[in-house]
Amino acid sequence: MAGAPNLHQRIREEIEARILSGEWPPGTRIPVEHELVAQYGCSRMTVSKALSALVASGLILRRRRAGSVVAAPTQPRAVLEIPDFAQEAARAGVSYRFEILHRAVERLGPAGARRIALPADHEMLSVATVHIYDSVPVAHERRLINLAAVPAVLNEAFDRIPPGSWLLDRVPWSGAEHAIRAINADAEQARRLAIAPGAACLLVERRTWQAGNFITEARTLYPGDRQYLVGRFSPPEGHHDPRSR
Amino acid sequence: MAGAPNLHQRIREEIEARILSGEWPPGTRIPVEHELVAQYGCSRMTVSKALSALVASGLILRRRRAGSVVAAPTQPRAVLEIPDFAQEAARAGVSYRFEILHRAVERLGPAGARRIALPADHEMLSVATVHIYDSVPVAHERRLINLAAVPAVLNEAFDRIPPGSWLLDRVPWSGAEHAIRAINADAEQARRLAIAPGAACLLVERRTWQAGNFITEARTLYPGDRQYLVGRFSPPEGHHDPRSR
DNA sequence: CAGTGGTCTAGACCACGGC
DNA sequence: CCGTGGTCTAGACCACTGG
Repeated sequence: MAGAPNLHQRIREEIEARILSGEWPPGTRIPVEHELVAQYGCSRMTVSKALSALVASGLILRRRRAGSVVAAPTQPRAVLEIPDFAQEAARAGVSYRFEILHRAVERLGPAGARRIALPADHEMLSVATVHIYDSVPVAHERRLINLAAVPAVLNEAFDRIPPGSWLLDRVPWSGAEHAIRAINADAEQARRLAIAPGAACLLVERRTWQAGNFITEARTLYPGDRQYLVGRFSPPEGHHDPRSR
Repeated sequence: MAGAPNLHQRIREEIEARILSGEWPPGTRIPVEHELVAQYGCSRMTVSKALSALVASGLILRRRRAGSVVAAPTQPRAVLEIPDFAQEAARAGVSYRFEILHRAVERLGPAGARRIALPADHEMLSVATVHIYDSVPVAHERRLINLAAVPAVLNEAFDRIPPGSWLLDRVPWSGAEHAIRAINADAEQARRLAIAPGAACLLVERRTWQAGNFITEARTLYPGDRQYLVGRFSPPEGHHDPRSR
């Protein structure tokens, strides 16, 4: 990978690359400190610094005696909480179901190529979903999934798990971008969401990457009167114990 | 100050407290490593670990020879970029001005007390602003500022700098919360923003705290067709807080 | 109990950059 | 130049916890 001037950064980058590439999936045991010390011919302190940085970024978990393991991919980290619909419904105590309105392998096309840095003839799986709480539609989602990056998605029927949750569970991401707009619902959107035509809706476009490779784009439409987004940040806050989570 | 079990965390917390309390404002020189070594009776490595964590969380800057200084309060850290209107206009090459529509000291009231953890009779400075690019209104902002936390705001006329930029420049924040909604503009909002009644708008509510004390709430209304919000994240890289979480 | 990480020490050499 | 931070070493003791 990138040649880092510092040894601890180099160690960190090499482990990070193995995790992000999928070579070391979640749960994989990472070499213990003394093995890395031997491998890099450095002191334990240097290895410790590299591993501590990986802990801070949430990529690995460390426990005494048990060693270090690759962490499961996390939710977008308290940054802009795009709800996992099933989880959110469970917390709110309402029923959740979803419907797949459309599913097809499509080429990206010129408009998509403008939004995403990929050629217009690149093949994507396109899925349209409606998310429903207690018989009320709460969101409509049009999603593109990069078949080159996630070929396994072709074997998934999405009969139990919606595409968003399926991807979150399986594919770690290293970069994400949101665009949030307000639009008036057109006739078709209003029909799908059971709202009045012209009602204000939130349109959230979210694109995620893994190590520079485009993974997926979701364009989610929320009725303005039923949903809103919340983000919380605390840069240097919290007198809290160091290792929680 | 919380008694931390580790020395490097205790050092970090004590410096952090001085910065967040305002005792060490931005630009203040921090004791050099060997001074902290003497003060805490520890090795240089331990001091270095504490200061590195403060660098990672963006609270201080370190330069060789020049020493370490308290960093200026940063923009919301590439998390959800709420534009600074003047900066954004300058980048886009359009003219910027703003108008103060209303300014008064008011009590919070019951509705405000529900949103903010303060008593209903707490005194706030209330300011309403319209932001204008090239004669086109792009946002309407209603802001409450906690007079107990920022008494100096009473002496500011906001004739050159709008309230949001003024606060960003002066008051560091340690916590923030956003709520983002889509609403249809009512008649008065439409008039202020020169849009059609019923047009979809983004309503962004943003509340910020400093060390547990409420600072300000801004409720900003953007015409949906003129503005949108962008957020970018990269979990394993970038600014991270190695301690909490 | 023994292996693992968490913390810390008392040095060292080097790179940068203000004076 | 020389004070500063950046990195690294080769140890040490301790705390936790799985087998």
